[in-house]
Amino acid sequence: MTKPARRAHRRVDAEANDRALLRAAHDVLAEDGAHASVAAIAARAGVGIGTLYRRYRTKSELFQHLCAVSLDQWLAAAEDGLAHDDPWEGLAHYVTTGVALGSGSLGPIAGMIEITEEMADKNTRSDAAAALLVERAHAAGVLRSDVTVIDLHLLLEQLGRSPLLEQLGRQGRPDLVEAARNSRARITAIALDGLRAPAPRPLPGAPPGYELFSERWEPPPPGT
Amino acid sequence: MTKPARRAHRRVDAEANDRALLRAAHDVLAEDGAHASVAAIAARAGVGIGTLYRRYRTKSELFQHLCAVSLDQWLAAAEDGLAHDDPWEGLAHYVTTGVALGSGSLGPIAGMIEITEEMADKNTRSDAAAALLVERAHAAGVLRSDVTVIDLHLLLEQLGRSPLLEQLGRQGRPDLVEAARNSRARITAIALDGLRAPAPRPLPGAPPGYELFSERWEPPPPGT
DNA sequence: CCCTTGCGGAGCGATTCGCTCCGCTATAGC
DNA sequence: GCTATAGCGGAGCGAATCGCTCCGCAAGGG
Repeated sequence: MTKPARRAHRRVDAEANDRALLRAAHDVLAEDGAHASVAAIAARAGVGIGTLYRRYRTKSELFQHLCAVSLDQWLAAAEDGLAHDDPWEGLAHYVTTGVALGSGSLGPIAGMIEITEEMADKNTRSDAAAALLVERAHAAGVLRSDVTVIDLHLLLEQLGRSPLLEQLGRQGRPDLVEAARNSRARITAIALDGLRAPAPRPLPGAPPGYELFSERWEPPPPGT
Repeated sequence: MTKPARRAHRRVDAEANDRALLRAAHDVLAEDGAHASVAAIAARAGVGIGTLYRRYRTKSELFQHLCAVSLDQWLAAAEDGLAHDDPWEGLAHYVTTGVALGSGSLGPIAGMIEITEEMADKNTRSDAAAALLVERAHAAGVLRSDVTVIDLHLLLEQLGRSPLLEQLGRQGRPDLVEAARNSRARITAIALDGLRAPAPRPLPGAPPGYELFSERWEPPPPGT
């Protein structure tokens, strides 16, 4: 295209609308789970259904984009953590930032969208950065020795969704959201203290295997 | 009725069927959230829809019974914890047992069922027992001093639902369930170590208020 | 042997879904 | 101020799914 710019009528609003749509999709997904409907997402974003469908050709495409953005945020959180000089501070930044992302809400769309090569690549790089963070912390002796990077992943997945926040949203109580966020920050701090070396007693059972991660994003078998 | 007992044709199966129904309701609720359908529950329990509807007059009634059973289990867990002589062991028992109950899956039915007086009473007694557990642990100096009973409640709510287990169930991978349970036990152990006194650093923000608990089980406002 | 009793699941009306399509509003160029 | 038009909102479509009813059938008791 040689045309430098095709002026839109409301170019200023468009970008804000897009962010609102993604945020709305995330929130509705958290509150309604797999039951989330496009109508609810559009309403939450304050736009019409038509506006949503001009931006994304299908519901899956919206969710796919949402996933891609989330992967970007995770990668950034891990790289920011590595940028810290102190190994523990870097790990703590990764944990607190990742929890605050709240991407556990994206769980219900596993198997509903196609994973592009670009997304898989971002995921790989993100995992590698997280592994580096854990290795560095282990080497510095600040992370309890019996915790693996997979333990950390599953911990983040566990803390990445907030039943309290989801229910408050479902009941329309934005006045309590701030208190709920603070509560989750306290819980995250408790978990971080539990991760700190030295460990008072060893973790139970065997370290979790990698098989808990592979095949996690493939569609479920037809018989359901 | 003066008749002492009306013999059923399959009285032995009936009790097993009832347990299977409750377990199935719990599992399907965990996997499908509010979207859970009676057909899916009956299929999971291995019974017909008619069988389910002869036992419970409506879907809400089934969920209500499920909640009542869960409340019983929580109360038992708290009282078992108090039965321990060691304050820390008692608290740890309460936490690990409560997490394993997995009652976080019941979240989606908040506001869908009527809370009977009996259920409210059980809830009150359960809360009182949990408060006693926390007080005792504080008095013994084994629980970090800046954590409140509400922190503990919210922590249990956070750990009481397992995204990993839910997704595995959705994908029909029972072979990985044991590993997933073990992983959650490890995460619970990490959290317990984070709860142990002395605390390496104080928890962020103000202690959560009781308002995060009141009104939590009332139906959402009509405008949604 | 028949009769009672609990069981499974097809099917009902109602609801909700993803998505299309069209009338309307708000702006750009003149 | 006027017209042309790009972007917007939401009514409404067919399809799918929901909670629930009801009836034909299998499984023991007398």
